[in-house]
Amino acid sequence: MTWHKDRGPGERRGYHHGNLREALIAAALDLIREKGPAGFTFAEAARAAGVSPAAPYRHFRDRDALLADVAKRGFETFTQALTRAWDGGRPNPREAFNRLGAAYLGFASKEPAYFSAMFESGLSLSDYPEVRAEGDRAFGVLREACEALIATLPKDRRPPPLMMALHIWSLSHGIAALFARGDRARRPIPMQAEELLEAAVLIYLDGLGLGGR
Amino acid sequence: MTWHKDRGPGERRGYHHGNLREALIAAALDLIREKGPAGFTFAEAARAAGVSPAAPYRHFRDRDALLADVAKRGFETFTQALTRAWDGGRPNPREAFNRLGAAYLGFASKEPAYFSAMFESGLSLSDYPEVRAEGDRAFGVLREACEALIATLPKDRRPPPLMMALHIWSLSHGIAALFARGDRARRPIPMQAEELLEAAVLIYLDGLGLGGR
DNA sequence: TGTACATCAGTGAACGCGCGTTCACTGATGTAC
DNA sequence: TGTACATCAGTGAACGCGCGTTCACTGATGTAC
Repeated sequence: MTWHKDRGPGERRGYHHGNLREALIAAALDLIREKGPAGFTFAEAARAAGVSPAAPYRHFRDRDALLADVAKRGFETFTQALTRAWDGGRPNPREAFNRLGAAYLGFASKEPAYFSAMFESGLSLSDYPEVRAEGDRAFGVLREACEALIATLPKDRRPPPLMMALHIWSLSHGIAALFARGDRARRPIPMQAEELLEAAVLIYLDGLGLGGR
Repeated sequence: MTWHKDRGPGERRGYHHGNLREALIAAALDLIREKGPAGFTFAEAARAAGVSPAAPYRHFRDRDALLADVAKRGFETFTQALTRAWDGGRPNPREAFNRLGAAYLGFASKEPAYFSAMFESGLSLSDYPEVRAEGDRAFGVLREACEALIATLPKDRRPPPLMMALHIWSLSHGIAALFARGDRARRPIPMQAEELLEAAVLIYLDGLGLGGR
């Protein structure tokens, strides 16, 4: 097989790349991982994909469009990870909720490139509504989980779900961005980020009247 | 005129700038504000300061060194703002604590350029220990405040101050970075970020047994 | 107080480089008949 | 099944540009005597 292209060291490919779009995104992720969202260029991504500098223009209007696509996919992956962790609230909302928090931190830790493209690349959300929409879907998972937890409270003591979801998001995001991220901007702390988050959520839920497990 | 060149509208300067270092930092802040931490270059900062492209090298080893100085100053300013807000815990720790939270968000809102240089520029903290030290000082204010609040609890119910301080930091930081920041990456929410934070802190403190004001 | 000198903080020209972008082009693939 | 053609997804050369960095230099400032 010979007119199918391959890509590793020493391999060959034909005139057509086959899935250059994917390859560019993968290259962008690598570059962001190495040097931060600032340190990747269109030309370098093309080079990494083994393609001429003009080729990327077939797939992305410009560098920002590629970055936005990376961010969008990051949110998709993120949503999947959160959904899987929440697992419909099984076996019980409280346990699933902790898994959800751990998944948030795990994503920041394992996918720092996605994480910074999504949250710290300076992309204007209004310029890329798809990115924003995908981010909203991720938030939807958190909100759903909060609603499930809230439903276990007596009706007269239920907090507004939106507020609670924003609180949990902020808390998780703060810990992720400061202490759990998998790149050199992580600030070391003398404990596991997961434990820190779990303790905070425990205290917060106690404060809401969801204490006593 | 003649051997004086001008700087801003109508001003003049001699061969020596006088305080180029400061001017470069100010220029960097402007550029970061406009285009994010990625979008500022050494050359452009020099141009903005009205100076030849070689001049900055008298003051900074390279672009990153300038960025690190900006971050360090950001933390200094931040520490000042937090200290002022806390005001030694007057008139009472609870009220001062709320002011402290508001000051965190206020900083992110009013100084987005500092904020992103400090937290999102991808500077390696281990390469710039001064930045890290200055960040630790800012955290110290939060920790001091937490200790004062904790002191109002009965001895057998006091949480570890470090944990509490990290929780409050994360929560404030999450809200700041997602919803309160003063640049185009802010995500709109249907409430004031300050109220969101205040409510979260209230619930958290309730959970700690600091409820009932 | 004056002068000589050292040092500091700029200049401006030059360089190599890589980026973003365009262009006319061409090889490969898909499809209509 | 074969052939003609349209379309797609690349090439590669070229361009202007701004960046980072260096260099020998020079104007301004501070200081010793």
